[in-house]
Amino acid sequence: MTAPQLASLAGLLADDTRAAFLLALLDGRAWTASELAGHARVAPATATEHLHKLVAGGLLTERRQGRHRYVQLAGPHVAQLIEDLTSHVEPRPGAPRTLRAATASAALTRGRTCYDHLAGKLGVAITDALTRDGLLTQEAGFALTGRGVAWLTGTLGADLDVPGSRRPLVRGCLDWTERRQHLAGVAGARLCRTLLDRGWIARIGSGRAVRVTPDGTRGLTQLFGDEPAWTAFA
Amino acid sequence: MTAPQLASLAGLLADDTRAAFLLALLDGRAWTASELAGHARVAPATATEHLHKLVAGGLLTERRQGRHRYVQLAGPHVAQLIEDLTSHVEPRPGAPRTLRAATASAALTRGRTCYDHLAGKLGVAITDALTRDGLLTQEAGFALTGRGVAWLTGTLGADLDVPGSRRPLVRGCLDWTERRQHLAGVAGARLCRTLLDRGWIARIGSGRAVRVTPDGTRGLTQLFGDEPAWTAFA
DNA sequence: GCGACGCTTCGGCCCACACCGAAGTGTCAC
DNA sequence: GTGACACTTCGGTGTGGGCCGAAGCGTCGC
Repeated sequence: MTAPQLASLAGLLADDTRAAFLLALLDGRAWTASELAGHARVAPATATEHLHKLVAGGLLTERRQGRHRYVQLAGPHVAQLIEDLTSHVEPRPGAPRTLRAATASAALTRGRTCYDHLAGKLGVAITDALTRDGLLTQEAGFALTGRGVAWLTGTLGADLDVPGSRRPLVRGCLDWTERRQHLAGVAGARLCRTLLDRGWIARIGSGRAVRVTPDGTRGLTQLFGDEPAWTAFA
Repeated sequence: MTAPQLASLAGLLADDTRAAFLLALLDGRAWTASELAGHARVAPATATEHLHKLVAGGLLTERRQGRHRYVQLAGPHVAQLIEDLTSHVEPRPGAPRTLRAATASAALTRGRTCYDHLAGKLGVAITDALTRDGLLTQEAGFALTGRGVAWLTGTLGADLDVPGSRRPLVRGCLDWTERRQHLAGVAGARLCRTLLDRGWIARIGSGRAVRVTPDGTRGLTQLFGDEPAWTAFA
């Protein structure tokens, strides 16, 4: 590990436009170059340059498809890298200025995806419920209990077996709105995927925010009992 | 979390000189401004500028003492931030060029401190021994077992109780030479401190490298049995 | 074929910032 | 006091890189 290596990696993140790209891509989906350019309000030529750097730096992967260039985060490790950094940012400074921004901000606070798992009040509440019910322990690090493994594979029908993966089964992820740990890692991803597949949660618009559906309110209440995170806005 | 916030945090690390400062400070000690300037081969004036930025950015704390300015990492969270980033760097490119560099590099590979805990072959070997003996489990995340907690507080006499600390008790830290997880967090720091206090390990010169002392070889062998990491160079 | 569209390349502008030398401030030793 | 030393401030230089507009290239739809 040398200083120039560290500096050049950090340099990839040390630009407002590239940072905006990466935060947008945290939703785990593939974006086109022009979507990102529009999102960050820069010219297409500028977006091209940044995408080249991010791909060359190994943070993004690209897929050419017709006249589109789709990019997405190169993997969970990149998402974790960005999360790591964001969790070191000071508590947020000011309140949203417009009603539209306030609504969007509130939706993100209630529930959202964090690359491939759940975050926000929803993510934290589910993590708390899992812990309370003895499926997850946080006593000494984050770990699934035996019952927790059985519950995820049985009751929820999630497949936790990812042969050859170096990704940890569970991992805590610090939430930047709640300032609390919530479930990430393979188990967090599978849980999120299962809830989406079952229609218990749904994406709001095209961003990272998610809402709990009526089905989800019923299902989560049956599993974990009443919790404001999934009953308040039913 | 906004893009400019992320970018400005990353910007603090995105400079060769500042990165060299931070990597040097990873040994957990306080350095003077001129020591860092010499280490990174820049003029004192340049070092002053960089230190201002790092302190203002909350990554370093400073202590004025006489005509010296001592700086050190602002806490374990900063060390973790740097570790997180370094673990995303590609496997190293080239071999050391000089005998002196090769010797220093080999010493670092054998054993070193990583801010406040042990890394290198030594750190990984101790983590493996703890796991093998059922004191630490890595089955679903890193966690101490009940026996592990008792062992650390009893046999080793380490104090694990840090009231009010938000720092996790145990945490895995990815090693950049071994590419393996090893024990970090409060428990890792206490273990390292205990071994240093007992004289089982000693720092080599003024850097991060540590060696196992003859006492350490005896003690570690008695605790964990024969392992090359503490018997090979006895 | 044609135009519309997504992306890329090129050239040039401009600003941020890393760097240093020189001069200034404060501290220590004598 | 005096000089040595650690650090800071200031002014100036140079360059890396972010940005854009214009032009070029490939793909799509008709």
